[in-house]
Amino acid sequence: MTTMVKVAELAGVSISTVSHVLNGTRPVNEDTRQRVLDAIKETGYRQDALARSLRRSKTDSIGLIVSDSGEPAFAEMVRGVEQAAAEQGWTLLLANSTEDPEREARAVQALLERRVDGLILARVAGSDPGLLTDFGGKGTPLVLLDRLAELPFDQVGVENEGPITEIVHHLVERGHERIMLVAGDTRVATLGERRDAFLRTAPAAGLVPEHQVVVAAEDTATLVAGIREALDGGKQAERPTALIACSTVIAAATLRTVKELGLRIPEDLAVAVFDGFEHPDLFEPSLTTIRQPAFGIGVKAGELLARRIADKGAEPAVVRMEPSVEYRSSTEHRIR
Amino acid sequence: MTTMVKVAELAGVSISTVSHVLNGTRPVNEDTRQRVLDAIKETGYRQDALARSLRRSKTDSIGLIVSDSGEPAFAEMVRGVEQAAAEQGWTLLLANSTEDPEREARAVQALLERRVDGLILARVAGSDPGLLTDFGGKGTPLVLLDRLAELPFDQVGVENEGPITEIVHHLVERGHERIMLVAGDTRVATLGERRDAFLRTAPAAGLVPEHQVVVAAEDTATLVAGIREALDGGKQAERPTALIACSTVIAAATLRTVKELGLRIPEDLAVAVFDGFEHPDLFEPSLTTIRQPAFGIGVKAGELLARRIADKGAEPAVVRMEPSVEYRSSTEHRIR
DNA sequence: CTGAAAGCGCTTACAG
DNA sequence: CTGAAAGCGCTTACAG
Repeated sequence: MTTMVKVAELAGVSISTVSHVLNGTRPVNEDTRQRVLDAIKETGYRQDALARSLRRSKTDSIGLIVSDSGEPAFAEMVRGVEQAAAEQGWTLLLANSTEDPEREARAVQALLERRVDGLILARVAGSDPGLLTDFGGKGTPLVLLDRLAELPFDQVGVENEGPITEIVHHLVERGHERIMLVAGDTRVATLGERRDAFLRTAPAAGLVPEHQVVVAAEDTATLVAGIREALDGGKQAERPTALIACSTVIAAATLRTVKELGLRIPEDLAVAVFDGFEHPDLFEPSLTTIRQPAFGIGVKAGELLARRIADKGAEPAVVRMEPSVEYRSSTEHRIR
Repeated sequence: MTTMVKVAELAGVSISTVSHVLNGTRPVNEDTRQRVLDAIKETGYRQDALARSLRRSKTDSIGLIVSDSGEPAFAEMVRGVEQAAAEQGWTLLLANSTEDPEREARAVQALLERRVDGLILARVAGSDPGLLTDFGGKGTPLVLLDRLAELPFDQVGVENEGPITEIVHHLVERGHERIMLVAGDTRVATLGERRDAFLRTAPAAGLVPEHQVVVAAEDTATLVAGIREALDGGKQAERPTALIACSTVIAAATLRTVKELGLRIPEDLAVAVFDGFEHPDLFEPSLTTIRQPAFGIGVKAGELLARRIADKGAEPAVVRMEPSVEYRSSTEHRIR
């Protein structure tokens, strides 16, 4: 491998000068500079970021951990963070935790060992609380993404109360009196918040308590069993006529169950989903969707991290971004 | 930050011993070992991967560059590579090129500067050929992913000829005599191969040349215009009765156009797609899909890279994996 | 079983 | 405008 030493020899200068030419850190005689540049080209020299980072105690890289970068909402957040990173001149190290606390811990460890300048983290359900002790204060800058918590860190996520309230009213206006919320694993902060919002907003919208069904479970099998019981068991008149699925993954499991039960959307059951699927304009049923500004959330996370890196003492900021509700035919049917 | 020096002082040993305890690289007296371990715990010491890598000339990390990790097929390949990386003890540095040659070049540069032990690359259309000069031979190990080329590197991708032939015959059997291939940007190797396979296979299946329509374009607007012209212009009797979309992105643009033209699937138009959408069982139209074994392709790429890293002199391997064709209602209609 | 020391490839005060 | 040298935090022959 070519190092600065070889370049310096070829150009007949010291490695100091090569370094300063490379980084533009001090004026260099134009002739000398040109000789160095020529030597770099001739040797195909490439700076060693490891050595540079070691010396500078700064890697110009940040870590990003999400549960699954292939999921539409996270994919979009990743794109947002990428844009912010490009603006800051950071290399982005992206890791997937696959919703597994152990893999999350390993990813954090690996990124910290690589001395990232900061970390953006969407924590998994059941995330090890001890994981965050190395962050904040004079530790590595950290921004919590998507899944917020009562913790003294910068955070960006979506506002959940407003849209849940809006959807519930939308459904009530169309005559629905029995509404089911498929919440999923409510240890995930976003899902817990949506559940809480539902339980607060439903009575205010006029639903009686027995007609608010919340299905929560830590695993899909139990969740599906819960959905089945709510939709299939009991008398038809007692069955929910509308449901809200709290994430894309949950929506997929829910729709599959609804299909198996032979229920039609929206005639038998109105459906609204959080986050939702791609290309909602191309496929049926076309689903009413609460869409978060995922790209913007990613960008914001990057910006907060940049601010935190520049000023470790800044007051932690908690940013909630407003989703938009896209109404489609899955909730248009009036039952009364 | 805690370094080995502090740990060594606390344990009353040399940094050599700390290092050997950490890495298990030589026997250490059990008492001593325990003192070191205690000191590590007490100080919260964490190894510095930069310094370690610099010294060992080995980072235990690999780079992966795809055009968009949010696209279903790439998302699945990423998961496959992640699994292989976990098995090898590699940290994965993932970058998106967003189908842009410049961003691709910057990503390659950044990863090389970080001294990744190897790189897996799905090249963009119009990729700079000079980009690959630093690879192969005694350079950084490289595996080409998805988009293969006549180059002396390890490569893994999908077999295109077989499934295209199968789909064309499937359509011909159902009475289709005019078939359109929406190929997209044929500079992308996979798309070029699918186009070539179509042009070879269609005549053999009995299609006359004038009834084989290929729509290719480097940008979406031109592509859509081409689709429009083929489906909308001319007499109805001359319009294709079936189409094959060569990727998920192309399929989305195509379906949107088909919808705008008011054509029904499958009655007016049979549709088959390469790669396809998620949850094909949940939405209508349910599309006949050529599904590549994307996870397996990712795993294989990781394995080939591991082999290459272990033996730089090995003969380059080119692996083609077989996709499966999932038949659904979008091509079931018989027109004759 | 253990330690002193060289060296990985850089950056950056310090000195001239 | 330029160079000699220290030092970032490790690993690893070498020596005992």
